[in-house]
Amino acid sequence: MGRGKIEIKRIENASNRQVTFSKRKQGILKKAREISVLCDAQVSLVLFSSAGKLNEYCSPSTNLKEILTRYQKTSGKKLWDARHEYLNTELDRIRKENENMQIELRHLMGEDLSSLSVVELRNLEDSLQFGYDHVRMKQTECLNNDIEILRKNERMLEEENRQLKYILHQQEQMAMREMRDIEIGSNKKEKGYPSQSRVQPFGFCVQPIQPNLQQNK
Amino acid sequence: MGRGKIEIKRIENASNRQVTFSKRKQGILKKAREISVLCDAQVSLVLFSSAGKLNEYCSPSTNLKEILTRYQKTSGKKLWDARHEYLNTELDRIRKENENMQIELRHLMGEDLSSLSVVELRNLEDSLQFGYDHVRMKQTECLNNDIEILRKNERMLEEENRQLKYILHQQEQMAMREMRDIEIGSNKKEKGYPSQSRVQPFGFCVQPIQPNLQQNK
DNA sequence: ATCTATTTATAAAA
DNA sequence: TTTTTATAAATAGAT
Repeated sequence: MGRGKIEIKRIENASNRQVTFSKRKQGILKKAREISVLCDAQVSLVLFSSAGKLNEYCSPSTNLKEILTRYQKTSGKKLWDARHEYLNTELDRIRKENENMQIELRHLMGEDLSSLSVVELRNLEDSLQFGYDHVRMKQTECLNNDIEILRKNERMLEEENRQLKYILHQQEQMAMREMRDIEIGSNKKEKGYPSQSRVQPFGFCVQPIQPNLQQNK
Repeated sequence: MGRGKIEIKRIENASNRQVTFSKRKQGILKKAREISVLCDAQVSLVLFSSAGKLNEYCSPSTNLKEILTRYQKTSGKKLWDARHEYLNTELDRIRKENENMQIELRHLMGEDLSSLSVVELRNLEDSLQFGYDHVRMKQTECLNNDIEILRKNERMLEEENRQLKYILHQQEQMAMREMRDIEIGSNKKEKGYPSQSRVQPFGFCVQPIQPNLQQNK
């Protein structure tokens, strides 16, 4: 149906192939629409061109999903159920694992012990004893660590204290010297300088907090 | 393309509709095959006749599942992923739950304690203490139960013992009486009866085990 | 199913 | 791409 008859085999010329695809795509989509309407058929047509472009047709009053569900039922072939099965199986497995852990946890919390045998109780006791000992050990470790930090901080604070005292001492000396200078010198300058600008024992800023202080957790 | 032009609307005559479906089905399947081969396209065509009969075409070197996977990727429309998503979400949720329990279990077993704060360690200690106490309580309960069973068994055995002693005593009495009878009576009969058939102190079977003895678990 | 007049699709060219 | 047009292909209605 064209100027010449063609053989049904891949069109090697990419441009011709694209043109033919475009024309035949239109044709087949029309055919799909027609058979669907004329014959009251459910039709799904999905086309990917060699360039990867997607075209589709689906009968009105339905959708691809529905058609595929029907397809699975009618043909017995599985499209997505296989994956579902895997996920369901995995879910079941993990749920069971979960349940077992739940039970184990309860036992360790001292609940639901009635189902246990003497031997199991004995093992549980050992396990709890073991866990408890470890936790106590860890706590002791933490406390020791805390104490060490506190001691370190204490030493730092003492050092800071010493420095502050020294600075204070120096300030006092300076102030006293200035007082002496004022008493000895002329009284003219006294009006020009208000008293606070003359004596500033804490006028410079001492770093307020020792930055190396460690916080215990 | 026929003896007359037709309008594209549902063919009311069922028989004509069926014939037309059959003819056009052939046509569209051929078209699908041709575009697939000529244009190197991926094609999927699914047809359900109004009678519910399934026909399909799928490009060679692929399959419906693959085409539909590509369809989902390309179009962004979801066919089965919606259900998958639920399952995947659920799986993730339970996996996370699992992991948390795993960690909790480890903590209770005294492992991986380094990540815990002092407060958490303190709570863990309490929990272990609590669990331990419960397990000990349960054990004590079991032991008490065992002791009770043992005592009951002891009482039963004592009773059995008493009965056996009584029976034994009776047997001895009987034996002695018979001995006396033999000494007093004639000696003819002595040859006819071998000694063991005469005196059978334990000839009847005492129930060997007290059937009401309870087994402690 | 098969036939065939006619419509429709489309290959090649523009 | 789209349009044109000669021709192949599809098919409606009859058998």
